[in-house]
Amino acid sequence: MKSEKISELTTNRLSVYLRCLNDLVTEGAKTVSSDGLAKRFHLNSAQIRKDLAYFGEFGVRGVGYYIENLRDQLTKILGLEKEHRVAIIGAGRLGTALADYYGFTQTNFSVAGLFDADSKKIGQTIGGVEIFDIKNFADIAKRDKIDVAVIAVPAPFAQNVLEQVAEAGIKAVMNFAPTPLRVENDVKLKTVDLTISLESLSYFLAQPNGSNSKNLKSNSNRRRIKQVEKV
Amino acid sequence: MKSEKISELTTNRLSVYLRCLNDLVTEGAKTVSSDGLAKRFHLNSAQIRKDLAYFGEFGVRGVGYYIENLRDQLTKILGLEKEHRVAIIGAGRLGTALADYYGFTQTNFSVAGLFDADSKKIGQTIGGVEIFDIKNFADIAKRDKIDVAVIAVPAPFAQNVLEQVAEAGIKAVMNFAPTPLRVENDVKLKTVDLTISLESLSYFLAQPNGSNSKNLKSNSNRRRIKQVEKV
DNA sequence: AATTTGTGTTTCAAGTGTGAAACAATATGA
DNA sequence: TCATATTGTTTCACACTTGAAACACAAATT
Repeated sequence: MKSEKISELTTNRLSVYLRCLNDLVTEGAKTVSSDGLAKRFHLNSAQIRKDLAYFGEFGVRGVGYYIENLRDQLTKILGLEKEHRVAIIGAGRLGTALADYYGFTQTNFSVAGLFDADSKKIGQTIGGVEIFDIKNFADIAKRDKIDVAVIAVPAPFAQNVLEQVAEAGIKAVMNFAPTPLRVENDVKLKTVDLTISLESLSYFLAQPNGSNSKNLKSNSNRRRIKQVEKV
Repeated sequence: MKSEKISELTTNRLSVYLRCLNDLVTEGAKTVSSDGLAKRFHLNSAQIRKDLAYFGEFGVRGVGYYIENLRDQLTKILGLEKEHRVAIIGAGRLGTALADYYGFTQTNFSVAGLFDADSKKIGQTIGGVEIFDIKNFADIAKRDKIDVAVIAVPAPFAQNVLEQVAEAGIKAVMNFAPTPLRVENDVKLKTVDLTISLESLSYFLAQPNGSNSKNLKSNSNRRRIKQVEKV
């Protein structure tokens, strides 16, 4: 099955375009060219046209794109015309913070509930969001039409939680636990690893010349490292 | 200047290796082979050896890697042997959540302070972290040896904040504001866009067949889209 | 009707990352 | 001493993404 696959980089850009279009709508503009869009990012116009052309012909030759129309099209393509219900698993610091954060953004994502295994937490309400027992996840997910799960539990529990969530029929999962997870490929898993991001920054700070490390590999250095090993 | 550049993907993997090595140390193992490490992730062993070889010869032929030694080496390479002081700009929901979150992880990153422009917030303490006036950022950064900044302000203010932070000499910035930012290239900027991540999940849900979109581009469909445009 | 603008689309080159394979070098153990 | 294990390193092919260029085509303007 040789299907034209849309890369994630492309859909990420669509997301950026959409955000920009929303700004343009509030600015009151009517049309925008691929070149006009390109200048807002650091992309070239051909890239933008290519991205959009994957999904249809939205532009008008000689004119550009009708902003509101393109916005609506992208909204549909990204599946943002209907509301998504999000479950956050793990009512610890990160989980509750995310519940608080997502709950108040003016997006199409609304937090349906927090889930935890700790009986002390179950039944509490944090920022208007109730904490449920993870054991009841499947039922509540069905009842509340939850379609997105966010994993915010400690790393050792993440795989188990992911399996429970997948078992309940959730097809889109965002993982904040700092550990690689495995999942059937009909489930989309997106891991955001804040630790890796921070450590990557740390690496940059540790390499003042901007990640030139050839010197570390020089012979003298290698030998020195070698000797240390022998100790 | 043709310096051997280490890709960010490589340093990200180093971060993952390090995490794994820490686990192995607590498990009490002494050595591990590249093959043994590879099985823990979904990588092949050559990749791991290649990644490590950028920085020196850490392994022992016929034996593998001495776990504690490799852990120490990676810790140094990633610059994690010394503590990093983090400033979080924006004492809103996300900022305070991150302060709370980072403050309690057992990493080498500690939160030095929150910064905001809202005079009502300044002087308050949240989870043991004081909120300072962003105007005093440069002084406090110097005093407290802050070397990492986290931007958690609304998108329209992010660029301005970034410039202030860079002006104060900060070389590593993590941005949570959903907007692209520009910065001198002696500053390392890492943007984590949770909105894009969520919308990318939404796209997946909207394309049930797993991102096969060739049908969207079929002629009949194109014509239909075209007609809608004409309305 | 001619010109201009800007999309839709194709093509090619370049850069990057991955995977697999191969092999010399070296440490361990029998 | 010899066999075995495993690293360090190179090489090649493959896939993916981007960038740039080119051009037909359609719409708007004059």
